[in-house]
Amino acid sequence: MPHTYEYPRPALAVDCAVLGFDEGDLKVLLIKRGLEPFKGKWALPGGFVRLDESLDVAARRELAEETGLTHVFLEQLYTFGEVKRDPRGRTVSVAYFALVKLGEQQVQAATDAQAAQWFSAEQAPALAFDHARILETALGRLRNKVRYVPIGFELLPRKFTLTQLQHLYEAILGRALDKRNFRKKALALGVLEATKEQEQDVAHRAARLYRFDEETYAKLVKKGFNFEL
Amino acid sequence: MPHTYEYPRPALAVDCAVLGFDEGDLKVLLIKRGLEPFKGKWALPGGFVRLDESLDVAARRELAEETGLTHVFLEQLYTFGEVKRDPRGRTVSVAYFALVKLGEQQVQAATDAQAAQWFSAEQAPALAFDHARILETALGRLRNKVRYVPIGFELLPRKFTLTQLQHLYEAILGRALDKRNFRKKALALGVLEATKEQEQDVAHRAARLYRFDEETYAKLVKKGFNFEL
DNA sequence: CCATAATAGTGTAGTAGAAACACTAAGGAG
DNA sequence: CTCCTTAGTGTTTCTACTACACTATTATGG
Repeated sequence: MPHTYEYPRPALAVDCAVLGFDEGDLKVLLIKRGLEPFKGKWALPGGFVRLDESLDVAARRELAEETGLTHVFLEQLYTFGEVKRDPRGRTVSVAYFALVKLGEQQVQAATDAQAAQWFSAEQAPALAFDHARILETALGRLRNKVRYVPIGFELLPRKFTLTQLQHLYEAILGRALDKRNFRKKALALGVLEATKEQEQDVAHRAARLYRFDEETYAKLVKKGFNFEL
Repeated sequence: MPHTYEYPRPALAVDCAVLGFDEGDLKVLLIKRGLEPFKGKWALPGGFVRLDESLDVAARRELAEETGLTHVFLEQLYTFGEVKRDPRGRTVSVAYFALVKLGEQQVQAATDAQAAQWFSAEQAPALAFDHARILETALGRLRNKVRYVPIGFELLPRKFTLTQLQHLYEAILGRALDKRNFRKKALALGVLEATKEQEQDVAHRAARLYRFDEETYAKLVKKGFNFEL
């Protein structure tokens, strides 16, 4: 069946706000644009959607092409469709929100990106298009979501200490948390499994390493638990 | 500056999941399609985005054109972009979520809709395209959102009784609530203003009418209050 | 090897909010 | 004036959140 609708169409892009956590604060992954417009400026990785791929697939493809990242946590964020947001002409962008375990994969620029680099998310450089707004939206989503869903584990290595987890939450929420209360609550969720291992190469008492137990988590979700932390 | 990207583009549509509340349960506004594909089937109101209008504007325009509704609460919901979701060819749809105060406006079908009609949201008829999934997503958003934001007032007349409010929350959350606790909590929010009026034409003790005080609400939001109910 | 520095790890008491629960008040209908 | 229907109201119990300070362990450096 042919399309009966024959008006001109906006271009359709995907852009990814990729967040990581390191050295006590949130990072965002930016690429340096190799093409006009905004050539030489920092931007979120992204590109145009092809006819034969879904939006999710397009987002993963662009992310892999421009930064080398694969197998990251990815979900749709918001669709930005102001008329003048792209100087080339009408372009609608479906923004995605990605979380990566920093240190497990190296990023490498490719295709039309000159460079890919992590920046502090709170003080990123000026961005191309309306990407600053997309980034703001992503940080807001993270702040909200982390209160109800144990999503923070997507930002930590597979094994982590409770102090690392606490620092992550403090960075996301922007305020200090009480150590004893935090540990009590975190363990009470029932999705942290203590390993027999400890932190290595530290100049003080070594902390126990925990891992996030996805199986237990999945079971609890089915029972309707919610996971405020 | 010309577009450098010249691949074929998906068509871009908006669709609105319009929810209302009446007779103790949630309703959704559907239109009967006047054109192929799915001619004669029920669907969410929606249509294609024009080059000179933002997504929000497109959603309001289509809603007004097909159902006559204006000045409704409207926010973006999710963007649906599976490859095969439209038999005419690749079409991406930005879905919107609308809440209307039922009884304040009459709906009337127009343009390419043969009819516009309210249905029970939980047991709507079979829908065109992937609109059933969009409706599910909208109901989920409502259920979630209503727990943190006093959004329910968008679904009630300007003046309402506490019992009406409670029934609304019960319909959204799908469970019974305790009357005394509910009233205590609702009033404790500080955004309900008692009017001097009462319910009319009821065959029993008349209930006091309240109204939602948007000004107080705006002030409290600024102070960072949250509004679980 | 002893002292120091750094972070890990732990419990309790007080307070505030959530949940459970049943009767009296008011008004219209017959 | 009786009955039916819904409005409106407090208290107690239990649970969850908050505030708060010391001991334990390990590496380092004198």
